[in-house]
Amino acid sequence: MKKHDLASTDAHVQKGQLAKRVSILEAAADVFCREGFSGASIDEIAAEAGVSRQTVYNHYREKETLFMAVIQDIMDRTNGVLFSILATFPERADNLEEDLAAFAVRLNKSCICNQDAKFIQKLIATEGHRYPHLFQFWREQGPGKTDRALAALFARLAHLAPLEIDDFDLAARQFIALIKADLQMGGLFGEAPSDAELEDSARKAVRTFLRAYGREQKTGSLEAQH
Amino acid sequence: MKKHDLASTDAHVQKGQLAKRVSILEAAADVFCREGFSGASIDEIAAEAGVSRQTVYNHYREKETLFMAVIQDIMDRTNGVLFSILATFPERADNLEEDLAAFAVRLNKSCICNQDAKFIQKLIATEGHRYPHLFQFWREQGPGKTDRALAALFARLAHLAPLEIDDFDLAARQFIALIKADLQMGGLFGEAPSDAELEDSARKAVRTFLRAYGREQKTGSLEAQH
DNA sequence: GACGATTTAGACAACGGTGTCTAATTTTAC
DNA sequence: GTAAAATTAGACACCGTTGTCTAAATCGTC
Repeated sequence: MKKHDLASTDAHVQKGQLAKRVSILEAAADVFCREGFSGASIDEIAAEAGVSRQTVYNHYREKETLFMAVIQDIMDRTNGVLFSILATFPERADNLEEDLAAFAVRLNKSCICNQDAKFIQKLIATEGHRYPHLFQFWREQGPGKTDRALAALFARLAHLAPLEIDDFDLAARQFIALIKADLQMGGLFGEAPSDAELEDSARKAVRTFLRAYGREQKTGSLEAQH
Repeated sequence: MKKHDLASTDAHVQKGQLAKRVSILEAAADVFCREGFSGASIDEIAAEAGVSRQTVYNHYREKETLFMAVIQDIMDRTNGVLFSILATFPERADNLEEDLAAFAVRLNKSCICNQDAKFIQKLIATEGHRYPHLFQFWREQGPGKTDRALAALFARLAHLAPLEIDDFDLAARQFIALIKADLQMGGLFGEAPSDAELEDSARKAVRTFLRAYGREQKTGSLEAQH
């Protein structure tokens, strides 16, 4: 009955309260991802969050509510990160291979290596059929938007660099596919590639991409007849 | 009630013992994949198999035994299919784009659209950490072997066709990545692409691949100076 | 038709998880 | 300091699942 007053709901809600909310959310993400929805127990989540079970029920009415909140939270975060990385897409044509490779490394680090992103992928695989609307939303707001944004970036780049792209959406999808080629499998097993591997893999992917879509020299070198 | 294919199930259900084994195995695959290990109940599996619960326990001592048997069975089947498709890799250089695209369609149909393959992928994501040895085995015998075999096939092809490949393993991985570029996402949601989409997607992937690795004409067209 | 093996339905105990409740304790706000 | 709010531990009823057991029904084969 005390929670009225101006600005009641936001900023100065007890920080203890908010800290616990976050703690629960993080622990729940961990456990849901590790055990799946049915495999995860509230007790386990509460323990990992350093909180009593009742507090969990206090913040989130039931297991499913908590699960939804976890998904929503992770989706927001990963989407934000993703678009901040898209903003670093190269804007000049000099050193294109170098710049694209560096961009690819950044993208891979946040899509393949990042815990949150892996959570989402796993949860989609396991619980997608149970909450189709939630994941449809993710698909449209996440990869859907990302692909289109990346396509636009390639379109702009094609003006500045010797690139011959007729279908920008296709090029964007293929770019993403190529830079993930070496890492997907390891990702399934939770293995984290080293920085050197990331670098190397991105470089090779970009080289192939530029060979396919570059307008001029192949491999940047001379060329012997066959 | 069973919408499954495979000659084994329908018609004469004599062979009671073996038929029931198969029936249980198929139902278990269905349910485990749909619900995950902890979400799947023996009762549900028994019902879907048209069998009493006790019969399930009779054939497979406990839930985990049944789970292992399912994995093993699916792994064997998918591996067999995969290698039979690898055997259809093009062996001539005339009509290369056409032949490679057709090969890609076959590969996609059995890797992305095929139920069994999706089961494995999903189960690896969900239960991989619980049975690492099992999935390590799959990784080595499945994708590991496939990639190497495909690399060898490309190596042979490079002798016959105007291809300039210096790293055959890389080329194989990139080929696979490209042909899956358009289908992965839909696959996560259980959507099945039409034959036309499969064709189109494969064609575009192969075109990019050949532009990157082909020795001569780019798109077979003219060329402007940059 | 008869016999042995298989399958079946149902009951059963043990277990673990969910979600509720209460009473005591701590934290936060004023 | 005090009062309100949040947190805690614990007990609780309820439900679903696992795996076992038994007695009846069915199947396969001779």
